[in-house]
Amino acid sequence: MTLMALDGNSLLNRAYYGVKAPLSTRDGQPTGALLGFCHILFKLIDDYAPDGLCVVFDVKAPTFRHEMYDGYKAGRRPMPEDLASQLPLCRELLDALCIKRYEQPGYEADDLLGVISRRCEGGGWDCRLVTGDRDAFQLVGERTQVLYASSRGGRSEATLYDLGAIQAEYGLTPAQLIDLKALMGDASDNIPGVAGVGEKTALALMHRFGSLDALYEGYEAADLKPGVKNKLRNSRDIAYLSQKLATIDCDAPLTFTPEEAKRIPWDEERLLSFLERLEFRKLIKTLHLQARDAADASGASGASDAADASARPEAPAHAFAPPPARELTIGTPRDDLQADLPADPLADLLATCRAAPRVAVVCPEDLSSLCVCTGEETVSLSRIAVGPEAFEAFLRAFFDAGVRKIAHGVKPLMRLLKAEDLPCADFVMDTALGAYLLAPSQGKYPIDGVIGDALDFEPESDEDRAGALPALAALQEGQLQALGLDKLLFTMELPLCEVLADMELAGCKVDRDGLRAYQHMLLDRLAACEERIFALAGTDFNIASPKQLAEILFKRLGLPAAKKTKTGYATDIEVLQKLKPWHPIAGEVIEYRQLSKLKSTYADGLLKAAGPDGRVRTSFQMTATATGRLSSIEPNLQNIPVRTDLGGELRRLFVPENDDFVLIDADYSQIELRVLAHIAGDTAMRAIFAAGGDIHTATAAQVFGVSPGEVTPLMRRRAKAVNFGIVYGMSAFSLSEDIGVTVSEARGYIDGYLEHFAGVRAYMKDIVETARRDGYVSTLLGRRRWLPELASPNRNTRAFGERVALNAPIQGAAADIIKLAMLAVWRRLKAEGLSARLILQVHDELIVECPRSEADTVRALLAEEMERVYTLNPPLVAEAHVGVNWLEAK
DNA sequence: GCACTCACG
DNA sequence: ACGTACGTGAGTGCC
Repeated sequence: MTLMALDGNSLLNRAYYGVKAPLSTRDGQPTGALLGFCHILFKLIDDYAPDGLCVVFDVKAPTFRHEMYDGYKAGRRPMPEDLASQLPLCRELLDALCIKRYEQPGYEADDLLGVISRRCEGGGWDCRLVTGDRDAFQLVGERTQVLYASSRGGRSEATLYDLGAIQAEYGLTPAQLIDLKALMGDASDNIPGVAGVGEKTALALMHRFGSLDALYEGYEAADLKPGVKNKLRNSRDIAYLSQKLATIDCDAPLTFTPEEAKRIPWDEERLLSFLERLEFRKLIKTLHLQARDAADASGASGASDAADASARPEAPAHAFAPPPARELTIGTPRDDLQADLPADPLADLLATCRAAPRVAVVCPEDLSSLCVCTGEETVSLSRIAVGPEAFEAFLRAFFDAGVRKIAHGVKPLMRLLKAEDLPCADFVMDTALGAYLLAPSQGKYPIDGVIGDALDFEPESDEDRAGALPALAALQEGQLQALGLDKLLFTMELPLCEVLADMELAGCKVDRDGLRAYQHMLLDRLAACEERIFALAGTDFNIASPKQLAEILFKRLGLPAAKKTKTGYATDIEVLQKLKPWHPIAGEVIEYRQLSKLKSTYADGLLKAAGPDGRVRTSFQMTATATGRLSSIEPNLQNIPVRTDLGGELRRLFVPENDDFVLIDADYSQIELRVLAHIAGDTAMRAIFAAGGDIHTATAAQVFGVSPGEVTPLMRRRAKAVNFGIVYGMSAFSLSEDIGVTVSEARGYIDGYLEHFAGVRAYMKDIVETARRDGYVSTLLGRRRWLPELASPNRNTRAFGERVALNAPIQGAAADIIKLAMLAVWRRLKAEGLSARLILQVHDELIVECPRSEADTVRALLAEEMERVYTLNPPLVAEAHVGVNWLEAK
């Protein structure tokens, strides 16, 4: 017989931090952790089919460990409120499942697991402990194993630890793990351990001496580093205290026998009503709770329950079912309602749509048909079935004001409509944008996936999709409102759809003859470069293949390999730069790479992308980035070269429509650093911006303690790197790599920087703490990014989460601000009847195409609107320049 | 389809 | 003791 005992607190915790976006019921009760717990629980039952099952919990009360040591678990932050509120629900769930649960004041969940495992062993049972806490490993024995739950990137995994696995991982027995922890301590429980001894040293000592006692008997005489001996000598008492704290107490006075925890059937009725209350529709379905009559339930529920159950009103109150669908045709009206049919079914449908509070719409990319759902029913109609004129007329009326439309992906739909000269008014909800704001790190929001996740309904047709959108929209709106994201959606993202659709449709003119000339120039230079490389290598090979290049550089030419990639030797720019003094081939390869990038990605790419009118039309994606930025694809016009002269020449080839027009490029000056100074409230940084002048020079003057006039180009370059690095949450190591100084010099720069900018230092500390507490960070305008990484057991993942916590509010706020600016500029140009139009956005930069006659007006308008859309301290500053091409307008 | 490299803010 | 800056998209090679 096997008993499975779960650590409820630990698993709920894992589930809580594992969810990417929060889940809650309509009335706001958070449920994400509980659903995660359910998934774990049912998977365990499925996978292991244990004979007995129980769950243990911590109770909020001091334990014997607190009496022993004041500092025990000190400094641990309290459980977040939205997790705490799920604990009672978890107890309720277990009761409905008829699964035993245990808690005992004065004892921790680990101790209860200890008692349970020992009693099982005594009673001839095998025992599996399920927890996300490695402390339980000390309980492993012949009959006891630990299923260790870890979460990697949102997916939960479980690893089974038996005696062999513990030996393999630590080279120690379970009992020895206690002494190991006594030596190395445990930061999360605030167990001190021996000061200065970490995991490596502690493991080495345990392997050598076998136990804490043996260590303290023999260490003075042993051949150990004097420093280690000293540390052991000074911390003897603390080590033994730590040993006591780390030992799980297997003698808690708990009434428990494995027999009483034997599995019995769950209480179906109670379970169903509980899961319905929590709106766990998918789970209800998976467990076959709604379909199965309670009479089928074995044992626990008797005949009278069955009678009650059959008297219940229809079971699945929440399960989504699409409304009825019909196809609208002119030739074959519905015969069942023939008598009631109005003369024109299209006019009838239009009237229904206008009368409905909202109408969902789904259509293919060629606008050949349309599915609309009024909530009551779904109607599909196609150009073929109703005839082209009638269809066109319907589209014109339907997409105009008066029909309040819901769509999944409003911007691409608007682009389609505008391309056909159709109206595109009154879009009141976009469920793709809704899904994005609720979970911006997901990256993809396919309509079927979003519907499936939210409504537990798998659409198979456009009718199904349109039918599900009203319910999806309502669900999202509740969630958005609860998180304060509704304003962002309705006043920023949704209105931005039309701005972007206009920009995409306008496109940007490129000089195709110029591009072809540029292409040929590159081709000639590539051929020459290639010839030199083959000569230097002494053989022909494919320079574009990193594998072949590595073979030539590091084998044939015997150059020193600096770093490796997953699959072989790296040959990136950094490696090639280091090889430059060793061999002339390095410089040639660098040039080859630059030329071939410019040719294939930009010269060839842009020529391919340009339309017959010589204009290139990108798509701006609104839901691609986790921070709130836009992205640009097919082609990407947000990464056109500018940093090198040859690359910059490309921008000369981005031109206005003809000589009567100009381009205006307006960009924010240092928007991210200004946002940082604002949210950090850093006086020193604000003062620098207030004084005007160059931020990097001023920073250098402050950090190096010289007057701005004395700042050398080198000092400025380093200050600039620090300014950038701060925004990214850099380490001293990365800064040193970046600017080519030693790590300790780099550390000196960072320390000096944070001394001067104390507000920034405080912000960095604060934002990470806030993120850990809340599980998310937000921008000034309330955009959120969830950070499950911060709860990862992997330190690198956690460190990544911390850098993101630092950066996302800054990058995200800048993204919010320029979106506001785009709306303001677009509206103002329209209101003033100007024919200038926005054509591109590059994160902190807007590009407008404009008749020469409007140039001065529009240049001033752009800078003015960009600066005034949001009040920062220090204020926003934008500059706009006019030119005959993109390079000149910079 | 992934890995590598490199273009941008 | 260990890995090392945030956010993107595209072209090419190679399995």
